[in-house]
Amino acid sequence: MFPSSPPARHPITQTLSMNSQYMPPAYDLTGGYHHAPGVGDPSTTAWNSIYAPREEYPYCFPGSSPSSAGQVSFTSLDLSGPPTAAGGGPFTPYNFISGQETFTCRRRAPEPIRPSVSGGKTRTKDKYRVVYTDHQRLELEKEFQYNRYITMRRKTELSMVLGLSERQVKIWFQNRRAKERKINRKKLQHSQQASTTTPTPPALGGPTDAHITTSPSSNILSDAISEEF
DNA sequence: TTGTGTTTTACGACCTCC
DNA sequence: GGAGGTCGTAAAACACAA
Repeated sequence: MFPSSPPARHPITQTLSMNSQYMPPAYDLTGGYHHAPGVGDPSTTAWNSIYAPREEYPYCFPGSSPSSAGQVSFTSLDLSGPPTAAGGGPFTPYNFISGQETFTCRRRAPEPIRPSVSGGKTRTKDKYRVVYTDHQRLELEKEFQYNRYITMRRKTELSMVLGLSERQVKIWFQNRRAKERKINRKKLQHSQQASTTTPTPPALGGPTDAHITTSPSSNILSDAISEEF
């Protein structure tokens, strides 16, 4: 089922040891709407201190622009670290302590409505789709950086923590992998174009799709997004 | 404003694996 | 057969230039 064995990770009980002093990661939000992922280090204390009750996550963070509420964006700058090894390898950790000033919000405050996915219809007239909160996306993104393929247990845990259905979590991961593949394809195209226009092939990188489908531990995402943006 | 392009949710079709 | 994978796509949400 999974391209590789998912790594052991901290139980949710540990990651949920809430810290009301949560400081958002040092995302560079200059990238506009783009939602490139940040990278968390599950092995650090920061990783264990970032979870907080949802009520404690403001939708505008320090540095917010008052004219643009809610939307959080991430850029490749956060992904330029060493290979993530998706399962415990070195990450470029969030700078939860000092990076808060760069964290802005650009999306409006989320609506309290949740799709009744379990009830069947999600594409209703009233609510074709919902926009996940920054907190939800952040947590999903962190999990994705930890492992490209979520385990059933983690899916259940995340769904409870984030107030999403398991189906929503599953589909988010599917969409997120699709996004990553799309980015990798773009990167591959760029590298191929570069190789045809220049006599020497690029020293770094290389075919990426094969990696991403066989090894979630690669750092392709970082490379791809770094190039993408 | 508005038009346009991009990103984000959500789904269906189809496939593989157990 | 069910669960979950990819792939393609619809439509909302959003950014941004004109």
